[in-house]
Amino acid sequence: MTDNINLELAELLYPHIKTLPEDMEKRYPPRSLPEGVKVTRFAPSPTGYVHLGNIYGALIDERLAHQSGGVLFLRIEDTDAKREVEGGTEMIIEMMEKYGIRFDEGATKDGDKGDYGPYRQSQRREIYQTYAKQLVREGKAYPCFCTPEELNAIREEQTAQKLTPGYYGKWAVWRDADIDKVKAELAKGTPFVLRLRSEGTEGKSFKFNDLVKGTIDVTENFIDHVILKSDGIPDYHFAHAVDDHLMRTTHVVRDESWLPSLPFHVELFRALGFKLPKYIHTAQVMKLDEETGKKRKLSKRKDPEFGLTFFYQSGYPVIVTLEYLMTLLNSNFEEWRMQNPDKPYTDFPFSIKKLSPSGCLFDFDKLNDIGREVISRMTTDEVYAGVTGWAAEYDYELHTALSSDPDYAKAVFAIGRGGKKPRKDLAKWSDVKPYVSFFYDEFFALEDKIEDRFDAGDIRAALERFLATYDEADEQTVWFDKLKAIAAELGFAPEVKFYKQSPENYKGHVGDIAMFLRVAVTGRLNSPDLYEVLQVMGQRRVTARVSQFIGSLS
RNA sequence: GGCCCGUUGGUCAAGCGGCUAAGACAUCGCCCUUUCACGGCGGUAACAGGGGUUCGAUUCCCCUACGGGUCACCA
Repeated sequence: MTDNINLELAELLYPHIKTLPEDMEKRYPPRSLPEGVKVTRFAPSPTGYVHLGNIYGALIDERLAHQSGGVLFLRIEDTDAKREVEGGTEMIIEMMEKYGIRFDEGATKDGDKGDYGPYRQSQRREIYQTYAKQLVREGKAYPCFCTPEELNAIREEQTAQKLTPGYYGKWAVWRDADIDKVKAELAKGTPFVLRLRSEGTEGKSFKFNDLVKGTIDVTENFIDHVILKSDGIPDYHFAHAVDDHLMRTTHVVRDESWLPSLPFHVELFRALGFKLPKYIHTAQVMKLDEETGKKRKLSKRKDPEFGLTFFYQSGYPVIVTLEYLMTLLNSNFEEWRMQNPDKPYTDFPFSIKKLSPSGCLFDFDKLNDIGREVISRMTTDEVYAGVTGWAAEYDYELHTALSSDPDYAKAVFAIGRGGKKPRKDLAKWSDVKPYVSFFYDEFFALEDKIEDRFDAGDIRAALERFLATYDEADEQTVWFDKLKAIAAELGFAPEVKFYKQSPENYKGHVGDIAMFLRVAVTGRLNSPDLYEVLQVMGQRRVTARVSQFIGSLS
């Protein structure tokens, strides 16, 4: 009897659905993949820019799939038209491509790729409703005609009574509603949502195994949650169950903030007769909130500086961001990286077991350190390509300067590069301009001053003598011997150690002479090796700079 | 508030019943050095608290505290 009512109700609710779950099973058969191969997915909703947390998860998905020889697909969770952002999907696809996350199937800019689509949830309505209809037939789901106002009233009442808020028990007014009442609402055209008829008991708990958290205690779901919204589109929960089943996902990687809804997912999978995938609930990347001084989850709305575009715009090479995330993901990555400085990060044996169950604070110091490390290992050409590529988009002035004379720019980047102990001045491409500015007349400025304790006459004399004797063809030792000679002539110690032995006998030492020259040429007290700098700049530039500086002395 | 997760130095973290409790970043000092950077050496700095279990707990159990998350027709 009840069975017949349910069959009738199913037809009433979804008359247009003619397909059955069996049809879907046939259309999306289990993948024929060897044992142990993983199928994962990156499933963002197109609600804005791509966030660091997104790529954090996507990287896990990618490594798991491709390291096992499996499949990674991109599924767009666009079930909420209200929150969808124009071009959001394209932005995601572009960013993922930029960050080297390669999808084997899923949504692409030119439609879908793969046999388990559509990969945009908004296009899977018939599939969801097929299962929804079946649940109604089996008496596992029912329509609810409550208005948002009514639901709010229920919630308020429950809160006032200090009860668990939610649609359950006596509050679930449509759970066992008479079929005639339902028909009446349907006839009036009242919008309705579909709810799962929960079998759970409040307070009853069970164990669940998560691949990151281990065995956790969860309490049974007992709330009749919505599974299809009034527009006939599912919410996250139902879509997750249906899609990850039909797309044959083996491992679901998601943020730990999903943990509280896990009990409902477990119930949903059971109601649908689906096998549960493995779950990997990852800890969150946090930041220190400046206002409260406390840690908190990265927020898309409040922390635009954690949007991927921010890192990109700031000039962090993609690989730097990825390597930093790898160190957060598997802490032994750093050790491996030291032993394998030249291998791609994809050679690293990524492990689920090493994923930390506790959240971490994003650390810019560490990111910068990795940036310096990575860039210092690049060749001159790689650096040149990286910087100009970045500058073309974000620093027109720099781009113009660098590309006006690529050989000169490369000579600049070659200073202190290569060998066992390369310089580590650059953590990101935006560090380049301040680092190289003095090589370019258009950026050059006197940034530092020579200390007052030095006599202007001595400085002038030293620089004039330098001009008189400088020859860019000189070997470094010859060049430095000339500086020593100038030092001696002016009463400065030609060797630093002489000066240290008896400072009272000298005005300074040869290092100070070099310092005069450094300030004159670079405008700074600090620079890379002065001889190399002079070599790169060439006699003409050097002479012009020094002359100009002498002129400014009086 | 209910429920869930977490808690080793400032940060990321090794550890998986017996260790002088690794390492990296940051920080400080020294050395190298014509400046800077690199590099080398060294220092400061941690098992949230209280109960158990045990011959022995950072490690296992319980409680408390703190931190985080979550309680929608959003994902």
